[in-house]
Amino acid sequence: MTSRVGRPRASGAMASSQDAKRAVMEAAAELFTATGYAATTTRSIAERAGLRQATLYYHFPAKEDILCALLAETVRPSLQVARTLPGAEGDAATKLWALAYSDIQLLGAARYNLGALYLLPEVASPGLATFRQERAELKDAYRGLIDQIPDEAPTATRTDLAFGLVESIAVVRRDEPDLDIDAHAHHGADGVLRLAGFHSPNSQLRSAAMALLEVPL
Amino acid sequence: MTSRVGRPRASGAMASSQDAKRAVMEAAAELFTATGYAATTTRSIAERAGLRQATLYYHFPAKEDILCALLAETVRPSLQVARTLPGAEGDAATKLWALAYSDIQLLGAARYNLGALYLLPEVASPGLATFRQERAELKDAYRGLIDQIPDEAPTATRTDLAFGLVESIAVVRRDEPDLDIDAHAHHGADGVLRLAGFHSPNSQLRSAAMALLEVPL
DNA sequence: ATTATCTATAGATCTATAGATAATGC
DNA sequence: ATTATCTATAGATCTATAGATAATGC
Repeated sequence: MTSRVGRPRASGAMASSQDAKRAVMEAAAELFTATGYAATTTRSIAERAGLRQATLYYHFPAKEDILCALLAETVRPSLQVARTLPGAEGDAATKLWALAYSDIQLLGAARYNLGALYLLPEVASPGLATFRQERAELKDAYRGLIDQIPDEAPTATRTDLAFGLVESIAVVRRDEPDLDIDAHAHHGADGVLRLAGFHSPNSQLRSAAMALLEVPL
Repeated sequence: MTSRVGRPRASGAMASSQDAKRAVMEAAAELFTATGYAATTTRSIAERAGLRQATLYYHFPAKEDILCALLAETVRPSLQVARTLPGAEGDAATKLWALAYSDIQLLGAARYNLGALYLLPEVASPGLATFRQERAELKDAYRGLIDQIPDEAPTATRTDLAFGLVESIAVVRRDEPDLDIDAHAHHGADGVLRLAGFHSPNSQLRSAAMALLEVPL
């Protein structure tokens, strides 16, 4: 009963329209993260997705909209976590650990190195303002938590450093593809607390943070 | 007495061959850092440098060699500092602070955001192996120092985090072009020590680190 | 003769649109 | 009639090379 409306593909592959859109995004994710946006041709995306170049434009109005969709899909789960934290039980340090751990896990464990998309120069494009806005909101969540931890260094600076550390997972993953992500996420979240000014997070804090993350799931 | 061999430029501008090469690199630095490698055309580089597109190829064999030259010029000063440290006086924490401070300063204060070049997907290109090698050597210098500071977390992980923090200056600078670089470099170097496992660097350590940096200059 | 530039262009793309086509749905 | 694809291509590039040209150097 798989309704297969529309002309069959030249490649013979069979898929619903939703599947096609998904296949295009998967192909683009692999190519954009590996070789960048400008260097990836619509033809190469289509080839990998199993359809013709022009057919991309039935699913996306333009090449940039594929990148836009990928960026949205990548930042939103992190933002989701960030939005649940203010109302949750626990102190700022625990929430900060949870947020950092969750973000590094999400970026590190995704099928492709989607965090590398954040580093593309094309994110400055006017058409990607929505993504930049959502990423800024995520950074604000870090700022709000870090501001509750006292330290000599200004909140703004500690936020830049902590957020930079979290996003650096994309570069680390590029350099070392076989990295143990869970270990890196643990130590990375510990590092974010250290940067914030909260020394030596203990295992109680980590357990409490993990518990925070399990609620919304 | 400015010897001006060669056909005059169509633009009328006058410059020696060395000046031309420099002008091309400056133009490319601005364009590559702002819009990326693949999205920057040889024509736009030439235009900004004040000569014709084809003339680029008198100075560089191919477009990629311009990027190669820029990457080399950016990583080498950092590597220079890293190479002098092992033989210098002082403990590992002081040297680590000095190295991190120096790197963040160099990347943060350069006329263009050259650290952003490290994030381009094109650095994976076979032609840029020399750069990757030199960057790896720089990272090794961090590793060697971090390994001398005891901590629960493995040296490799602390190195990834510390190096990521240093290089994140490129993303921070992209987000906040008016950032106070010197303040960020100070707090960034403090942060690297915190990540390494050395808590609360004091002003004595910072002074000693600064002194280390002044010797080779 | 050498140097540094220019003009012109080959050859290879690349994105996006126009319009046809081959399915299913009604 | 609607949907999802196809083929074909317009129009606009883009990199790199070939070969000419206008200076200075000897």
